[in-house]
Amino acid sequence: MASAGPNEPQQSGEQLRQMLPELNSARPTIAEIARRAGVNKSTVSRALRDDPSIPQATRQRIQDLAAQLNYVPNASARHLNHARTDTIALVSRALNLDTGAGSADPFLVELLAGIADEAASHHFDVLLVRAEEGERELGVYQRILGGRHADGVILTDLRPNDHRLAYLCRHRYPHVLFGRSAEDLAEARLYPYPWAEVDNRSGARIGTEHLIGLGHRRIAFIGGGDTYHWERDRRAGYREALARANLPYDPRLCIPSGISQKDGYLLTQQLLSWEEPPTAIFAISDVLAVGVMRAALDAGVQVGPAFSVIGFDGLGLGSYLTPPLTTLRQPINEVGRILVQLLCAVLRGTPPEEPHVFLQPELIVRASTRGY
Amino acid sequence: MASAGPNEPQQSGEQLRQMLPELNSARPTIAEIARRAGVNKSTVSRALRDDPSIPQATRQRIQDLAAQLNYVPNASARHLNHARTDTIALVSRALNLDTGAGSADPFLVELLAGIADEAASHHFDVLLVRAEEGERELGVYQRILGGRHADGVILTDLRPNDHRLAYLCRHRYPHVLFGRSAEDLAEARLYPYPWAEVDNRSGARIGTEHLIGLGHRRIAFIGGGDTYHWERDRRAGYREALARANLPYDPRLCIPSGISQKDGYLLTQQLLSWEEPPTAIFAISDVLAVGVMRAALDAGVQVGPAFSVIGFDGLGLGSYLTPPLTTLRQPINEVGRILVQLLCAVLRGTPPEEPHVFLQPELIVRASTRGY
DNA sequence: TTTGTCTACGCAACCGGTTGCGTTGACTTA
DNA sequence: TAAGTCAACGCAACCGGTTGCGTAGACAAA
Repeated sequence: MASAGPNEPQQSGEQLRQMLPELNSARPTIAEIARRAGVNKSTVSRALRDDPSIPQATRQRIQDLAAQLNYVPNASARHLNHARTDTIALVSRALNLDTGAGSADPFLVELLAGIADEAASHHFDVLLVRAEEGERELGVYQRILGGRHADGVILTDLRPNDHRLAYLCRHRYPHVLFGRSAEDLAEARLYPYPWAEVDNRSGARIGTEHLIGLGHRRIAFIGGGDTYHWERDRRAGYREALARANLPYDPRLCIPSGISQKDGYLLTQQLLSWEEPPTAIFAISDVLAVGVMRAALDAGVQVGPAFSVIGFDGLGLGSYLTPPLTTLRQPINEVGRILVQLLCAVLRGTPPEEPHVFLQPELIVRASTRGY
Repeated sequence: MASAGPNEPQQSGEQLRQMLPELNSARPTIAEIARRAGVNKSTVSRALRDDPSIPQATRQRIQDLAAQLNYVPNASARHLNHARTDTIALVSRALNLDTGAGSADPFLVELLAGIADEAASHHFDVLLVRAEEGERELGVYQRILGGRHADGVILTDLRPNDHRLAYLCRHRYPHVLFGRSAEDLAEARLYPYPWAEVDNRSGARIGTEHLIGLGHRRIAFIGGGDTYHWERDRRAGYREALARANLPYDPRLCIPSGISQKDGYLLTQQLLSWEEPPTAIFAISDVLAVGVMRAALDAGVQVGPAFSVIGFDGLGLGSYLTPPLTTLRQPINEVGRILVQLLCAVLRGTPPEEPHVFLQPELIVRASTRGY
């Protein structure tokens, strides 16, 4: 699998080994600067922070010296003092290679972009942590927050009765939720940490109503299990739309699934083999919808007004599918930004008056429901 | 945009403000445990690390006490001692919202998954940092590595004469490269840090040869600028294949572009409007290929043997496109893992004998070149 | 009983900054 | 000239662990 590179391998390996001892060369400490400047550590510390109690001339001299020596303050030392790390963590299960997914979720990148951007402007670092499952799930949070690797954490993929949330609340570990807090938890009611969420239920309802408005009566809903709030809420929205339109709810049309394209593909294949297949499919995510559309195409079913497909998320990809995918767009970047703002506010000790942000998804109608 | 959540907003905002003072409650330090156990700090420290100089019984007693108090050692304090942070950083420009991209790059998630997974098994944290551009570009590395936010960094999107690489080498900042090191840099020759790379040139050559083998003679190459190694190498592979097959190189067929689906779409539209359009298109990435195929479809051109499209990357998405996309698969997860292994080896002071890993991409032929 | 050995643990310095408070010396005021 | 003021900076403790070294006490050997 791995083969030798172009340059002589042994030599470079050896070369690298020899240079390693120099690794820690020349990262000056505040004491070193003090020595060179002929002042005390404390004076240097103050000068570098532009403390007015140090005369301008001295300040300048010390700052120049520091710059010249490429001085950068040691983060650990600072963190230890301040009992803050200026770091927030994102724990995500989308990073787990093992668990099903297989296909990388573009959703995470968009969220990360928003988070990284906003965090940078607040001078915060972002720690990326893969979620563990089962027994070890809480251990991750204990390690990160108890051990002060980060000051707070962004929690995603909330579940009903989420024991991670209960744990964070009980320990007063600062956090924000992507997804509304489970009001079913006493801890969450007692410690109402902020959350931001896109209205999954309304989104799914609006999407389903769109399909109903096109005349569809047999609408399948493919997606998700019973685990996460977002999937339950979207399913609830679907059922709500049916109810409002006085359409019967047929449990056989509401099909649980995994979250990959493949799941969408296989389940759609199955649906289309029915005697009386549905005339429209609501896929719980755009990723899933990709598989749905592919299956339809493979079965020779043309996606459009007669057989409609709608997704959820509004990934950039959607408009380039065949046909372009109708979807509910979530402002994912925006959510990332807001989550960081909320968390930073909590960490600053000034939580926002209104700690709950509820965003509306936007229906984007494309050819997969409308036709060309 | 933001609207009030379901529960009374003011109340919960206020409630949160009141609980904040408790934030730092009950995170015991080693001194606290020592006090309760009636021993010295040092004894606790040793007991917790299972130092054999502490008798088993005492060790157990202290460990039980620590567990009972939910003790987790403070990372900053430990880092300060060890002059290590057990953290690696990934700096990526794919996180930048501003710069063009717009569409989230699924590539990054796959890389991140590999990195996060491997880092966890080495007990390393992963810091995610968005790249800056221009003047401030190097400042990011100075802050992260000079300030010891992380022990080492994974560098991506290498450029010829990359001054980031020169900077890291000059300061002996531990790093690994995704992409081969620029041998054009004296610093990189002197300090041969590890790298891992997928053979972009061979991949593009093989892909192009595949097209040539299908009988194509006018093959366009859409993609990339002149900035990054990976795009230059892929283009070089394309030209190499042409040369080997004694086909003329037509500069008009080799079209620079951005990296988004939209770029692929627009440029393909243009190509197809030519009097004598190419019969095949090599898109420099799968993401770009998505746009290419969409444009072909919109122009009524059927993608397949007569008009072939090939991508590069092997994203999971490819097999669900219409038609499924022929591509060069990169083992992205694998690359992530290897990069972490290499970096950890450097940080441990035991760089691998063979610090250069060169992976071969795999040609995956699907209907976009072969037809159904 | 004295000397020696070894076990079990304490003391204190240290990592690299930060910060409260004290001290020095120049200068002003009585 | 003595007392008071204030600017400029030093001293040392502190954050929370880690670690080299020293020592008290138990026990065995002489």
